[in-house]
Amino acid sequence: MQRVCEEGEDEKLCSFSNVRTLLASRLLEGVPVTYIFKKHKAELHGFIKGDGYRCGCSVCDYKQVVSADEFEKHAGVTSSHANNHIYLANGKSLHEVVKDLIGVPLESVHEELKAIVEMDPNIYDASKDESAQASGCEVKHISHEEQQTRVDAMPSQMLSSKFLSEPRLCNDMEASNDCQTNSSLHDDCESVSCEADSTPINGVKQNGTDGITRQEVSTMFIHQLPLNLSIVQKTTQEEPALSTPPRNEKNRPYQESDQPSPRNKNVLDPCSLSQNMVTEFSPEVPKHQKIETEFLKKNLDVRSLLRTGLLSGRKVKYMKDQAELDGLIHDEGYLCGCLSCNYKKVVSALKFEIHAGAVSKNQNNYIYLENGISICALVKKLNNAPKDSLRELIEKEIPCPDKDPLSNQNGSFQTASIAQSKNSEENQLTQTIEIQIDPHLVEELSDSTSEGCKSAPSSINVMFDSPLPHIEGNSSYTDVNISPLESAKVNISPGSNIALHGQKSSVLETRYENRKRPMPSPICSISGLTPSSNMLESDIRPVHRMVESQGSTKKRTGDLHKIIFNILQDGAMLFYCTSSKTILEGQKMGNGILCSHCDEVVSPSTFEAHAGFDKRRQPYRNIYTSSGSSLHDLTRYLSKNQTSACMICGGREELVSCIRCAKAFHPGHRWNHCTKSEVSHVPT
DNA sequence: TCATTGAGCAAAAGGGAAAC
DNA sequence: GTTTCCCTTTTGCTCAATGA
Repeated sequence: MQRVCEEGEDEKLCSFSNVRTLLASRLLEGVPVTYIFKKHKAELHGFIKGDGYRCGCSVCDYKQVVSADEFEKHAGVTSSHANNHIYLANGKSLHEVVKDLIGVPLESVHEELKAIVEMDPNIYDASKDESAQASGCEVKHISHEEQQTRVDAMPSQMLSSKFLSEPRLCNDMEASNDCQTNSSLHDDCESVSCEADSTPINGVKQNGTDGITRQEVSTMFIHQLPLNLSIVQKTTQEEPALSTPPRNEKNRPYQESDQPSPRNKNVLDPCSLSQNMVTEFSPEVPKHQKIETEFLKKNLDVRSLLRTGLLSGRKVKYMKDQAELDGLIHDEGYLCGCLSCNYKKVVSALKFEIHAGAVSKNQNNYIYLENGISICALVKKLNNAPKDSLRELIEKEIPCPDKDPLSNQNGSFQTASIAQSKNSEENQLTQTIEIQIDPHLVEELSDSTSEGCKSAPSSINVMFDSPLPHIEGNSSYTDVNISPLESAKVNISPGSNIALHGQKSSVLETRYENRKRPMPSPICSISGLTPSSNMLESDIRPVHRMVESQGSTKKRTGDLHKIIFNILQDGAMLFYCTSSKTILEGQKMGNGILCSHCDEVVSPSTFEAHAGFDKRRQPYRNIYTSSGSSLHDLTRYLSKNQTSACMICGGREELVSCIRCAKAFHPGHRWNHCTKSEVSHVPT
């Protein structure tokens, strides 16, 4: 329900639905922020930069732009909501700013934001001073009237966000004679500069301590809001003026509205109601039974599932990277098996994770039941399953353990990143993973394990004797660590390769022949070894996916999105194409695409969905610019060599380049903050 | 054989409600 | 009012399947 307001639509309402859209508007570009977590006495200064924050920690030194979470981590704290702790100089968190702007008429957004940002600037005076000191800067406090005078004296074009990138403004950092920090800010040509040439800003002389402070810069920038306005609007027809759109409605894919989603298919079928559900609205009905009943009508969440008590007593294991911790489901929490708790203390999922020594955004993604399915995955599976008795479904998914869980705490545990097979027939198969292994290592393994191993073949078949779930992860390989002297303990991780690490330090690789082959359960044996020697304690834990060609851990960064939406100009035509046909047109707008289908600004993913290919999940490969380059290609070009392709359309011929920022573009597509005198022809 | 399409995953990020 | 917790959505990626 968002789109960029157009000129002349002042009567409409505008709002930022979240911090991301607020930052994407660039209205707060360059504004100083402070991460504050009082409880942990954490404080870190920075500046808003693009969709992130220019971090002022000792390592980043304002040279690096990081996400909110990273900014928080650099402050030495981990919370679940970083933007709740990132404050403007007036003491308002960004989250609060967004809230304050909800429902504000477009025509008032500038004033409202200005008021918010300027409100009570003394609240965080100490922070400001410390911020300045941290960057070796002297903060000069000036009156609001003085600020206004200076700002009013500026030409409008100098007050745009791009103005801040021009190397003509000196600020407090220059005054401190320490330009190191400032020069780093200038590195990408979009930050406050600190060059010796302190060109006056429309009459405001910038020299020494008379220069404009960072705070003033921010203030001046806010005064410029209308010139840089890219407001996300909420249309009045679809949303109440003063209400936040329901999250699930936001950016709702087109097809979801046109056809029922798998979840929506799970509507109440009166015929499916069992007799004992008739009392569902009776106040005497126990809580868990109510939840069970409601499950027939709507989907569960993790909390509801635990509340049913149907999983109470089930063994769970937290597994993420190297962190592991056993536990038991108890009530709505987990009976923690750490040394400290020793199954005597019920903790929340978050605490359970902390006790395991890990950190994640969704703890239940990493808390696995005995069958190897995570709590989250189980909830999804239950919600997607044909509606039936919740109890029966759970029993079907996770058969009751034979033994009292507490009596078998040290027993084997099925793998992380393993989900149950969607095909029950496949579950009944006993699978074999054939590991092509060096015969010499086999001999060595055999020698070190048992007599029976001496006849081991040149391949070792790892047999898995329990029902086999599918691989949940997309890894085609798995890591197997065999330590022959430790009873050939096998660790299988859903990583990229099966690697046997014998004590002789041989590393062998193999891969599943078929990716869809079910992932083995960890209770396994090695065929070719005698039964007495082959029952192995297995221990499966997730590992980072490895890229074979690079041999390094690949980690999603989100850089592609940032690059492409930072460099494309608003209004640039984009096309969703498939099979050389244009399916849908749109225009780049802010941090999204103005979709011609719905006339709203949507994410690339949603744009893809509007084109009818929501399941493809390849937006960047199928959204093209007017030059015929896909966004994926374009970002690749840009990330490799920024001067090899036009920053605006991705074209590669007849380019000119900016001598200052090194960005390239067609003469007609000049990067909006590069002046004519700064561009030169790029030899092809 | 190669390009395209389909499917699935992990990680990152943010929203909202509950708990403190 | 602040912090925690749980959940959903988005994005970038890989691999399998399919078809020319």
